[in-house]
Amino acid sequence: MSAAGARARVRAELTREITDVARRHLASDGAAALSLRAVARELGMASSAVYRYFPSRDDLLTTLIVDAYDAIGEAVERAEEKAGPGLMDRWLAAACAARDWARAHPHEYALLYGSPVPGYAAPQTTIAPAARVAEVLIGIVRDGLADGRITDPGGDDDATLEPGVTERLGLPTEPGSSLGARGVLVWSSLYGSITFELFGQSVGVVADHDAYFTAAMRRLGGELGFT
Amino acid sequence: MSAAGARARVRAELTREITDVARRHLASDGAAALSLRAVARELGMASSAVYRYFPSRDDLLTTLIVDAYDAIGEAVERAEEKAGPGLMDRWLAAACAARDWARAHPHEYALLYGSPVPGYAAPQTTIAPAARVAEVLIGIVRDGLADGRITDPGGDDDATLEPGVTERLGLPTEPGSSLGARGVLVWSSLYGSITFELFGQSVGVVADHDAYFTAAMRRLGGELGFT
DNA sequence: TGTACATCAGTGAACGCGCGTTCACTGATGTAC
DNA sequence: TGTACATCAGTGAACGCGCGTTCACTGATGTAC
Repeated sequence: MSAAGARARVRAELTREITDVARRHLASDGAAALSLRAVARELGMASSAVYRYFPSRDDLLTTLIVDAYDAIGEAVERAEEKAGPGLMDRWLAAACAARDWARAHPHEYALLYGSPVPGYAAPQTTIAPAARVAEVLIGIVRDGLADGRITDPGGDDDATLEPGVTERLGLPTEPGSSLGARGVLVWSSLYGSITFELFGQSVGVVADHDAYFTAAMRRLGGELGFT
Repeated sequence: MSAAGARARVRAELTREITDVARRHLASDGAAALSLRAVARELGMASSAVYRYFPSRDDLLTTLIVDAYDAIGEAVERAEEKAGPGLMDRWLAAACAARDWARAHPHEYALLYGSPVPGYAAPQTTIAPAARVAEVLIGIVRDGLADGRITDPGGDDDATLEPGVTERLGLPTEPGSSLGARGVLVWSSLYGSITFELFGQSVGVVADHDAYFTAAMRRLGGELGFT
């Protein structure tokens, strides 16, 4: 028992070492350059040994993706928890945390929100962690609705969403609502802003990225009735 | 003269053939999979022969990027020209044309607006064509300002932009203006929406992508005062 | 506590693949007198 | 118009590289009696 436990512990440790090295390679060279052989080389083991821990390169990549979604999700959740009670404060804290994480981990951000990795199909495992950031935004909206700080502005845009989504998220379900669709727009626009800054599309246009981003997010929050 | 002209014509033609094949490979397999050898193979020539036309793979990639920027730029310009006279009509036509082009050319879109290609640094040549889509949006704003259909909403957000940008674009330059910054937000949000749809982030959330997108763009146009 | 067996981690060689780029070369096409 | 030379396109072999994955194998570690 304790012997088997020791073996399992060693195994878990080496698994973690492999993902750590892989994550560092991903962070410095990008997903396309991530190679099992290079990871094995750095750990001083034969490249074939890695296959005792991950059945293929894609599985290693999946682990990194899940970890990255969890990392940005946790960063955003923590920032939002620490923020003041105002809806706008909470939203700005969450949005800025997402941007900060992205700037600190550009290649991991690119892996999550940039071009799909060629030949890689994301398995089901990545869906739940991918939703964490969006969950934070929805939570703010839900709280605002609960105590009347925001009201459904109407407009029926939610009819364009998948049936049942608003109910699942705890948003108004009656026809004529638009909060769900507004949330999707705010959510995707957050990533549009981060992506433009990170991938260099706003070079020569935006000077003070911090101030610009905050002002932009404030405007987006206004779309949801945050004050 | 006519002999030299003939040689030049043949040369231009083969150059075009190479870029055409390369573009097709890019469109079907993505930028990472684009290989000089594969292009040469398809054209039935030695891989070394391609070097008579492009000094390196990166140069071929640059040509494809410039062409792609021009293609989406032209698509957006044409759609906007054909649209009705209303500012919102023109904006919606432009935004939908961008989305249509992106959906028809996902890998080329990813090359322009997705993760940067590892090891590739975009040269100056790509800057001007990259601005064409944004120019269309700015043109609509400018026209609205000229005849008073929209007015500067104030807010001083333009202070976050590079000095001289608003003047260069023909937007209000007095301190306290926010139209430039609003334009950047709308612009990046347009790409955020397209990217989310194209890269699968909105799977399971948005059902009717056409209707959702139009409604979202209408809301963004409202940020600039379009009606 | 000791022994026979099963499990597991790790090795090193190999397979088969494709890539970008260089280089010395052969012919064909164009140019200058 | 004809000839000597220069330019250019294209070839094919080679260099050097790295990759993911498989496979038969050696020892060490754990397990059951």
